[in-house]
Amino acid sequence: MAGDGTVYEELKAAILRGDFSPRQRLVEVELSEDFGASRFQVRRALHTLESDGIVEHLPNKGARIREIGIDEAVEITEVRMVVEGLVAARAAERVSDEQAEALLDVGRRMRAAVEVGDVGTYSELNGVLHSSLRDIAQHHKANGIIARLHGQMVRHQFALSRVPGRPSVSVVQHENIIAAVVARDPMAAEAAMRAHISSVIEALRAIA
Amino acid sequence: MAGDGTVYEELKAAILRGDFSPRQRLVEVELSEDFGASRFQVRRALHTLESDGIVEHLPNKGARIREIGIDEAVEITEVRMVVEGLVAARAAERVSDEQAEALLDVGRRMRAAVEVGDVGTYSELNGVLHSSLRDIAQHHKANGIIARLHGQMVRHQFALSRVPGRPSVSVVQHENIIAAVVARDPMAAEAAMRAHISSVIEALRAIA
DNA sequence: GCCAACAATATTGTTGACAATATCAAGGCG
DNA sequence: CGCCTTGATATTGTCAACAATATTGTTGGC
Repeated sequence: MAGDGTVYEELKAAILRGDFSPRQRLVEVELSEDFGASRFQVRRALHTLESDGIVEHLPNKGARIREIGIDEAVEITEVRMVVEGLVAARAAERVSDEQAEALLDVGRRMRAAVEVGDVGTYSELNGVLHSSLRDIAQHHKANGIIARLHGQMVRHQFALSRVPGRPSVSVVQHENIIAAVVARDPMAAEAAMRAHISSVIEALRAIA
Repeated sequence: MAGDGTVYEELKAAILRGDFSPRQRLVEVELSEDFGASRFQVRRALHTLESDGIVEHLPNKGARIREIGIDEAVEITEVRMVVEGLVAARAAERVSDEQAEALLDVGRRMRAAVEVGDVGTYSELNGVLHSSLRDIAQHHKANGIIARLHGQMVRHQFALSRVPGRPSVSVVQHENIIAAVVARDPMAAEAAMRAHISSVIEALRAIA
């Protein structure tokens, strides 16, 4: 029914929402029925998801959800570390006064959430902070790569958010990032971002 | 006729070779005749090339070679800078004695090529050096991203190699990278790589 | 009861035809 | 003369049917 390219969006959203489990087969006709789309459109969506690194395609055996192990998750996060470092540095160069104030506000709300123990809000603010930095940096290429990598990390991202005690550690790192960006200090901003994501990598390894 | 996925390889090679000019339309039937493939296969290849960032696809208007301006080329190279920095650091951690010797040999041949003024050989050795580092680092995710970015840069890469006087500058930078990797110093290797690619960015800006 | 050969089914891969859309050319009107 | 309308052509978008391949189930032999 839907002639748009929405099949891709919907299917991707469903996968990111966790509707499918790793290595689960994605049968074309099933999906086309579920989404009310033609097999043709499902096929194209699967192909795009494959180059997003979310789905893998085995010849003559169809598509399945790619399983991303700890090793690969670490690699992804390592790349994310340096690219988000670039974004942070660039944000420090370009941030406006209003944007700086907004960042400080996010920082304050993060600390408040941690003190109350509101993990959900903290996790949400975490996403807001990182995406705000991307908005400020306006580095199209970096943003695209980060988005792609993020899509591959959803499952581990979820696991990470459940590690107890992490918020109280990372809130300080986030404050350091914000302080450096607000101070218009690119080098410090990059260093702070890398320190932060570096600790995420350690937490990832600790899960395994 | 070719039932393989070789259409993608061939078409990509043709584009990278420079057989098409930026913004040139890629008509499906033309390509299918040229490559002796079906329109179906061409279509899939175009879709993949689109997610490679080499081709852009306008709805109902088909595919064309993406034109990458200086601004975007700079962005690409900025990302490449940090990701190759990561690769260099990792290479310094993992390099074996034989690999170290091979790197030193590449360095010597680079200097020799520069002194003789053999630009072609120098450019080739440049590629060998960077790809050797990727082989040593074994960072699958970083390597993939670098390859993707490289594909988008071919045209500018060519322009860069023609800038007179660049080899004599960059050969020193390359020697610094090699020295740091051979010394097993990750931080120095990353710094050297970033310094090198940073100067590439300056050269890029200078072209415009 | 277990294994191999083979048939039945399910699923992906491909094709050619057709529909939808855009591009271009020519003619008519102001 | 310029410009809009209209028709002709080129090109992409979609589909449904078919071919190729993999998976599953079944039968027969031992």
